[in-house]
This record gives sequence, structure tokens and C-alpha cells, in this order.
Amino acid sequence: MASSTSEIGTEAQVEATGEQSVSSADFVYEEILKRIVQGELREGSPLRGSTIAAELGVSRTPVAQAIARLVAEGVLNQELNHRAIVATGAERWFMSVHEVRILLEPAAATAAAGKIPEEQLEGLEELSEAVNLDSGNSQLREAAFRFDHALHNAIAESSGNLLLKSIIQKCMSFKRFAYRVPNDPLERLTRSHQEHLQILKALKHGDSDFASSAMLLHLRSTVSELPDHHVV
Amino acid sequence: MASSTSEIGTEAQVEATGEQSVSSADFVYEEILKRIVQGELREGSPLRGSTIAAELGVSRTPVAQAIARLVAEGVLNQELNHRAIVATGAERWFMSVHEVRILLEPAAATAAAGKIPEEQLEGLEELSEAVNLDSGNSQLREAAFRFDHALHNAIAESSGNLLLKSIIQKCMSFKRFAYRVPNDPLERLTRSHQEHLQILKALKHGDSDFASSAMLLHLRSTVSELPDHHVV
DNA sequence: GACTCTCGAAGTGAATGCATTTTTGAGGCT
DNA sequence: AGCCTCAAAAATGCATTCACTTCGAGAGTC
Repeated sequence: MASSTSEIGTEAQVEATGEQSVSSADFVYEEILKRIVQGELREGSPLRGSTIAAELGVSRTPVAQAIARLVAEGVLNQELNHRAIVATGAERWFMSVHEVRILLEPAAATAAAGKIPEEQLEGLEELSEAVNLDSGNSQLREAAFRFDHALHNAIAESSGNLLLKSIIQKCMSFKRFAYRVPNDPLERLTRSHQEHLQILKALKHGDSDFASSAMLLHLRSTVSELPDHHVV
Repeated sequence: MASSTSEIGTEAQVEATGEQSVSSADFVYEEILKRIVQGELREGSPLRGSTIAAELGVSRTPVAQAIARLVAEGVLNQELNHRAIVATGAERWFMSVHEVRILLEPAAATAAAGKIPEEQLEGLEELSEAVNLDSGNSQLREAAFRFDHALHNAIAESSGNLLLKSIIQKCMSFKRFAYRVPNDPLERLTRSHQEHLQILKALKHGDSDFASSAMLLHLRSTVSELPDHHVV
């Protein structure tokens, strides 16, 4: 289909097909963001929609949708009828995300404390127990990742603020990019898990202040340990 | 072009053409959001992309883009191959926006203090002076609106955080919906302007704490005065 | 009578085509 | 040599079309 580099396209598309129930637009969205974060696309770089469509092996329609979303999020800039360019500072995207989380998630925890439905709390505790049993390394990390996501997303959902919820959940979705750090010390994961348990306890007891403080501590300790700008 | 209600479509499209240099997707985006905020579309209401396209007199392509953006923002929910539905709590969108602003903008002001370029500061002061001369009522409100937008957007830009910037600027773009309140007391506008001046002074002097406090006061006083959920 | 199954209608996601705009590179001019 | 002009090439935005999925009503069955 594509003229020049159709092999790359097919390859990428296969990778996308691996993840079921995801639209082409979602795939393109993540692919572009990945390239920006990995430094392949520097700030100011122009994005030619048709070229990307050819490289990724999809048509221009989903590419246009993905670009529109990235423009709405500020990762790309685009004027009408002009091509999109990477916004300045886009490669520090992860750091931006984490800083915003520090501002939002303690407040979200405050609002969510005591408001998370009982059954959801039980589900979270199940997930937390799945982390305790130290099976294989990768399996442990997988369980921790799931619990992490579920906890933060549950707080976002029960915050009662739609915008807050969507921002936090978007932030969490970015963690997938950064979660391929298998050589990340196990001690850090353990401590992070302990912090998550503290937060969960506070949420269950409806202790807003405790939940907020625990969340702040959690996010601050995460950022203080990681090197430079690989924050999320 | 459209089959059933093409008159409505043409009417709306004319209204859109009035605003130059805006894509059809942007027009559809704002139209859908307006309908949600005005209660025309209640939470849980399904949105048929093809119907909206017909009503607004555009094709499904820009509608799909607009819906994709609204889904990304959490205003709509949509599963793959299912029609989008209005998220629960979407009619309280404005309140959500203001609450998030209270969480983010003081921090943005802290970061931006002393970092706004000189020429931009001068531009802001010009805009602020344009408010002082009390010409016609509507003209005064227009000037205040411009200064308001410019100030908050400048802070967002100079915050050095890409996500923060895009969220704040998006929040500000929503104010357009709420700014058709001509019977809003003049005293409120004056006080708001004074607060803006305080913020500007702090930014110019590079006083982070002052800027943050002034911003917090500004946002808090705005929310305390307005009735129920018409916050932004 | 209630439930299930099937088939048509409608809707979504993606591809392609078309008109307009921008980009860009060559040529002429100062 | 540098700058401006301009036309060809390419990219964008939108419309249209195609393939597939989902929704819904009616027939058939228990």
C-alpha cells in the first residue's frame, strides 16, 4: 500500500493488531507520542500526516484524528491548513505529567476518601494481595502495575470531578510508556507498594487528610528517586 | 447534502463561518460541548455521529474528530464500535473546570513568576490599561475579557510545564461559554480586575509566593460569588 | 405467553477522492 | 550575490465510500 517504507508500516501494524479492541487512531496516537518521548521527533519537528500514515500502514484518517488529539493536549501545535509541529518542551512530557499529578492527585484523594464503592475497594484489596505473593519478578511487577493503575484510577473516578478524573486517568495511561524499566530496583517497588497500601487504608476509612498526605508523599518520593527527567 | 433537517444544518454552519479560521472539527467540538453544558444533552444521552453531522451540515469526518477529542477529555464515553454517550456529571463541567483551575493555576503562577518575557508583560499592561478607561459597558467587558484571557494564558505559557499549559489554556477556552453574562454586576468585574492587577504585579516582580497567593484568592473569590454551578 | 434466533437497518471505523491551501524550488530581477 | 515572484508539487481539510459491527424488530420455537 505505502510506496516507500511499507515494511516498517506492516510491522508496526502487526504490533498494533496484537492489542485487541483498540482503534487505529489510538495506535497512531501512542506511536507518535512514543516517538516524541524517545527523542525521535524533536521539538519543532514537522509531522507530515501522509508520511506517518504510510509509515504506520494506516490511512490518513486515523492519523488526522490522533494529531487532532495531540494538538488538543498541547503536545503538538498546528494552525489551520499548516502541518503540525512538535511543541517546545514535548520531550519533557513525562516530567510535566508527574508535576501535574502532584498538584491534582492529593486533592483527588481528599475528595475520593470514603466515596469509593465497597465492591471497588474489595477489588483493590484483591489486587493489592496479588502483589504480596512474591512469585516471579515479572509477574510481581505486573501485579504491582495493575494495582497501581487501579488505585489511582479509582481515586480519579470517585473524585466527583469529571475534568480531574480525565486528566488523572490520562496521566496514568502514560505510565505504560515508562513501565518498561525491568532493572528498576525491587526495593523501590516494595516501598511504592507500601505507600499504595497506606493510601488505600486512608480511602477506606474515609480519612481525607490522611489520604491526601499519603498521596503527596507517594508522588514526591517517586520523583525524588528517579534520575533526571524520567519521572513517570 | 443532508437529507432530513438540512435547514438547521445550514443555519448552524453559517454561524460557524462567521468565526474565521476555525476548522469544522473545532466548530463541531464547541457545538457539542455547548449542548451538553446547556442541558440539551443529558448524561447518558447517546450521540449519533451521523445525525450530528447532518444537523450541523458537515460530514462525519469532523464530527468523528470532535467526538474523539471529547472522549479523550472525558466529557463523552465511547467504546469501540459503540456510539458515544454523555458522561455522568458532564453538565457540571464548568464547576469541574474551575476546581481544577484552583488546583493548578496557583502553582502555574509560582512557576511563571519572573519568567514572563518583558515584551509580553508590556502587552499585558497595555491590555490592563484598556480596561481602566470606562467606555461603553460592553466595550469594558470585552477589554476585561481580553486581559483576563491574556493574563492566564501567559502564566500557563511561562509555567514551563507543557501539560499544565495545555490544561489551563483549555480551561480558559471554556470561559467563552460562560462569558455571556451581561447582567453580571459591574462591581464584580472591577474587583476581578484589581485581582488581576495584583497577580500581574507579582509576576513582574518575580515574587512567586505573592503570585500564587493572589491567584488563589482570585479564583476562590470568583467561585464564592457566583450562584450554584455556573462557576467559570 | 415468553424466550431465542435470525435477518434487515443503521451506525461506526477506516480508506479513498477531491478541492483548497501551503510549501518549495527554480527563474528573473535589482 | 541576494531578494522577490511565481508556478509546480505536496499536504491539509473535508466529503464520500466501503467493510464490518452493533442494534432492533419480527418470526419461529419451547
